[in-house]
Amino acid sequence: MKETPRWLTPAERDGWRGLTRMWERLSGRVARHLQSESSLSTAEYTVLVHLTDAPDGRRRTADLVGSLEWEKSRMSHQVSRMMKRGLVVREECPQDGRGAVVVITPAGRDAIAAAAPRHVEAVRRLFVDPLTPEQLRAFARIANRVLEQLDERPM
Amino acid sequence: MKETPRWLTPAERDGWRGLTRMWERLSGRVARHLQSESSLSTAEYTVLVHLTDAPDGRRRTADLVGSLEWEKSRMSHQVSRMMKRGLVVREECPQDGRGAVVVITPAGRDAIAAAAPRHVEAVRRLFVDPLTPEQLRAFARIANRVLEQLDERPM
DNA sequence: ATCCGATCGTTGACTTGTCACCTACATCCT
DNA sequence: AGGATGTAGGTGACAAGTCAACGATCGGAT
Repeated sequence: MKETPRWLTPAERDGWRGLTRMWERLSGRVARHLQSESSLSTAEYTVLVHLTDAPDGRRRTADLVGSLEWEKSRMSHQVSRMMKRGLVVREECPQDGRGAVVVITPAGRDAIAAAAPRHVEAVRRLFVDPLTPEQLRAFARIANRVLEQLDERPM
Repeated sequence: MKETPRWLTPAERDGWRGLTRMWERLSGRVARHLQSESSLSTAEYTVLVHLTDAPDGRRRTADLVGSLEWEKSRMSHQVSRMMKRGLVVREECPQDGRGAVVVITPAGRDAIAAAAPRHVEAVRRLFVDPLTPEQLRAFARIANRVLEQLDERPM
């Protein structure tokens, strides 16, 4: 005998559906834009950004996994694909025999340099600029609150 | 000779990264929860919900495509997979010789009935409840604004 | 009636992400 | 040292989505 569930109110439902719809459409658009303008997938772009964040363009795989919050197998597959496309190379890690280091190639640098301005432009056009500064701040607070909750809840 | 791009300010960057992080982690959690508690994927759940919205549990494929804003090929693949699992069946459409109608099966009804309360519970725990009602309203407005913009912008 | 463009839906090839599992190395403890 | 335990990373099978192309049908204009 179960209690009757607390269904979502219309306002709550609007919030949740707003999130899913917004994300599905927005991320699709941004991804397509990036792909057609710069021949990079969102995942490739993200990895390259994190590599260029390091001064020498090299990072431990586990480090990338940590900051992107990806599954490690996802990262491994992704890096393999990016190696095939010549955007990065894998090197052994001197300090840790298990480890691997991902290094951006010159081609990778060219790709990200060409892609970044257009990508930022798209993010701006479709997400940042339509919102007021207060909305943007409110949004960031909301996201942080939800992320906090995800961390707290074991599940 | 290109102009120097308008990079994102830290606040803007927080907003955008907040969105991507929140979505990646939240949707992953909710999906895993749904899968482990109810053996349904998010996509299956969504389709079943839209089918049960219709009183007789049947809907034109194009109709589903329209309300979910999916690619039609995605819907076609999805329905095929769901047929294999016995959640839905496909029928011919009497009015339109090209058309197909997707119909929920009793097993599909059982699955969604069992899944819905727990799924709603998870959405509530991880997204709705942590936010204040004002935040939720603000969020819905933000999402609508972004969706509007997506419609207006040709690209 | 027929022709033509638009719509409906499916398919196959390809890309991406997940899961379960495996190996190799590191670390800690006695 | 030796053995348990944990961590880094890769692999293969699979689920899911995208894209381009296709066949079939509909509907309006001629």
